[in-house]
Amino acid sequence: MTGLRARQKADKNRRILEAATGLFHEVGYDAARIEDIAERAAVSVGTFYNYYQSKGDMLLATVAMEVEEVLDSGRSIVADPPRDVLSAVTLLVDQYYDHSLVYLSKEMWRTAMAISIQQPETPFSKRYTDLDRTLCAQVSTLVSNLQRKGAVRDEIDAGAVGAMFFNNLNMMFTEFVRDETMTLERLKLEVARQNRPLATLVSVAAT
Amino acid sequence: MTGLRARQKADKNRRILEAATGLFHEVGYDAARIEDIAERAAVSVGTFYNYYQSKGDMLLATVAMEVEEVLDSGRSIVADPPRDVLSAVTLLVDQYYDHSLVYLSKEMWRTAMAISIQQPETPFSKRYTDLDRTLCAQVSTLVSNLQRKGAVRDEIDAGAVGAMFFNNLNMMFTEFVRDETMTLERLKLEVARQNRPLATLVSVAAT
DNA sequence: CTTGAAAAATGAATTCATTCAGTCTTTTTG
DNA sequence: CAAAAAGACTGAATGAATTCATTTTTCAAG
Repeated sequence: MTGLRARQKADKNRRILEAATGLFHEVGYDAARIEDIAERAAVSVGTFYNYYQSKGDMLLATVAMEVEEVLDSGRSIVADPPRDVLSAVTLLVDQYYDHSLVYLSKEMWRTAMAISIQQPETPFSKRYTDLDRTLCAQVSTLVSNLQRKGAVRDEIDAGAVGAMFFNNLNMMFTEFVRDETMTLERLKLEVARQNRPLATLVSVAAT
Repeated sequence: MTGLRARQKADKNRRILEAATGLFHEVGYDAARIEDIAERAAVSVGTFYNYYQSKGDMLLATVAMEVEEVLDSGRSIVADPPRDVLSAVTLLVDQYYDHSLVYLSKEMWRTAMAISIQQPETPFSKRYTDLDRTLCAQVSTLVSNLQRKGAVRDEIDAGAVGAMFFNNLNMMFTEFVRDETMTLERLKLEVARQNRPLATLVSVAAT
């Protein structure tokens, strides 16, 4: 059977993760003190640091879970996209955006992004970067699939176009979480507008 | 004449700014302690906080100066760009990138970006965001100017295309500062590659 | 030239994330 | 099963940013 030690470790890890996500939701990232997280998880402060390198590391762990789901939710769209390029891209992008606020507040996103930029070498930061790359690849795959279906011109560099769509949606999402007054609706509209020229131009039907 | 108080204030502000930029360069952002900055500027710690809201605020002030220069250096290119769209965009983008590391290290950029995302409401953060917007507008103006010259198709939404180029270059710059091993050369090549499809497609000569 | 606001400056105290030297628990070995 | 080794846990101590109650300096009115 699994050793006692391993079981206890898994249990503690779960307790810490739950305590942290709970507190982050209840009081926000900044106001959640390590001491409080540790107390709620019934471990000492020191133990918290045995499981996570830092407070930021902890947050990125919860963000990573979120992004995994977003990736998942995009798969079916990529597998069978509408034939129109702008529709397909918009469908995928909106899917991403709609999912993004299910578990995380704008504040948490801001903090997570800030940490992943500032300390790019921590393990969870690397995981976050990887997830970003995977998301970017997913968009490129969408373009590539549309190309195979004959909806996107053959001579187009699907990787480059996918990266462009992705960088755009990512940058705009950053703007969105920075601005507490911006709504999801406005974000989607704006991004769709920005995507239109490229989407139209790479389409087979384009003039 | 200017009151004594106003003169002293300006002088102190200059001393603090110089002390901070100096220390940031010499030892990096993290290692520069407020106490040291204050000492070098010959003021107390408390006074430092009368002039800047936080250490991050201080950094963003130095970054803002840098971005102003970048903007400036772009103006002449926008005013009289090469007629080829990809060349024009690449020239401008490379100009931005080359200038970016003159005063600031990757570490400083990372920290500045992190702060501007995490605390978007502080005054310098807003200034930073404004500068970003101005940069974006400059790229759009370039596209618009190329359009007036007849190098870009008439029906194209210059604002949308400019935003796309800008978001792409900005996002890639973020990746660049995150990765200590990435060189300016590699960054430029990659961005040029990503820009090529859109640049080609909006060009008048495009197939 | 006084004097009493108003503005600035001060630095000791506070707050929190993070560390680390010592203690306790589990596992392994003989 | 006993002893030793390895692995976890602990919480008081550390260090740095930020705050704030006091003190000092400047300004302007009479």
